[in-house]
Amino acid sequence: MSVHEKMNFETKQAIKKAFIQQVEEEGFERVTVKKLALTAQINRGTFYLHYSDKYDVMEDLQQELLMELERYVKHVQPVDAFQTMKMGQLYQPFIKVIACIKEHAPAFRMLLGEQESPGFTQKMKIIFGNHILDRLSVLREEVQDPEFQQYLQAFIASAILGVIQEWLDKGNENLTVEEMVALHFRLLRFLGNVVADS
Amino acid sequence: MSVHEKMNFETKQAIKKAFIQQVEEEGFERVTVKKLALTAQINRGTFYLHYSDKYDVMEDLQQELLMELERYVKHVQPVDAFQTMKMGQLYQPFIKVIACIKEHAPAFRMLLGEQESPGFTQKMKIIFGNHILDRLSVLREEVQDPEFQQYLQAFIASAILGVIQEWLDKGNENLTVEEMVALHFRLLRFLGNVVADS
DNA sequence: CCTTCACTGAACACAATGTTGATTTGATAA
DNA sequence: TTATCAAATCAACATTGTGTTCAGTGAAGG
Repeated sequence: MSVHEKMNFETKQAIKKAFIQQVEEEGFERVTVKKLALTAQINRGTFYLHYSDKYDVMEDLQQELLMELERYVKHVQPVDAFQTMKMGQLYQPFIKVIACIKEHAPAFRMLLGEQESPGFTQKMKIIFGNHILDRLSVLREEVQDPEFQQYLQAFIASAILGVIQEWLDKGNENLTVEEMVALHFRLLRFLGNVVADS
Repeated sequence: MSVHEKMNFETKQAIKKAFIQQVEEEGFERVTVKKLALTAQINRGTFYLHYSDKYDVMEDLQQELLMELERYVKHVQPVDAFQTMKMGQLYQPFIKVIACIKEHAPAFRMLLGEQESPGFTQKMKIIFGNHILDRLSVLREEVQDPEFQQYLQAFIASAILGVIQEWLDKGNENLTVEEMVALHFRLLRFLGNVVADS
């Protein structure tokens, strides 16, 4: 029984791998089930035993990544992060978030990069926004305004994601995971200084 | 020299309108030339007298919007903006940028929203990044580092765009153009304070 | 009145889709 | 060993969208 499940699993993995490859090469739009079956070296009919269509593959991949990412984002506490960074140290929970993205760099690059998948960026923003900013709201009364909080979440989450996208687009070998974490705080500090001075 | 040099302007407009509508409803992927011709109330063959395929329509729309947007973004000078806002006034050039987006809200919502067009977000970030941050680099030596500047551009441009996306997603009737401009500076100030205090 | 030209309508070959039914493969368990 | 059964194969099918072609229509204006 377990072997049957494993064969099943490997075929699905082959389809996903072929999918990532094809989206990177030609964009989601130009992916066809026919080509997927060809590169995954399976029969076209077999594809339909695993997925209903290419959207189904996309959703499967997104779920997989978002669930794992959320596991790490959960442990980020902005207040602790600021304090840790002020002492010149790297904040471990955030390191794990960036490391998770680096580990799955090809998939994240596909979903966030030039051939981005509609909606995935939004989903990532929501994860970042919900977890990181729920805790920041304790800090200041201004965030109690739900509308302001909503825009603040969009603001911060987009900024962080923008830096990650830039990192992935550049091939993500330019900066190590630790340098990326340091960069985020350097950017925040820089912005804080500019605002304070002007 | 094509037989059909002068073509009806209104037909192209009808195609674009149908295109925006269909992307909003079903996403770019599910747009078909057949359905476009149907909703634009033209013959399917007529479509091909104007555009080569649906990608062609998309590019036309993007060009149109990006060119107009850039006209306004050009005049934004961050140093002036900060000073104007410190005096409790609204910075006019930025108002014009937001007003431009509001004017073409359906199109921008289509290209930036849930069914976002791959690549359009990046193009907007580049416009924001190039124009707004070229001038900020005079302010501080830290920005002289080209790598830091690149990430700073991604950081700020993504943040601004994130707020605009949120605004559009909510139906963009919640806040007026002026309130949006004020919100951006409120967000910046808030972030500056949090960073300074921690 | 007749030309021009954007658009129509119908037909074409082609490609991908999603489904079906009959068949092969290979690991497991009696 | 052999029967079993899930997984994958193969071929065929109707359907839908594509991009192109070409003869024809009707309104504007020279």
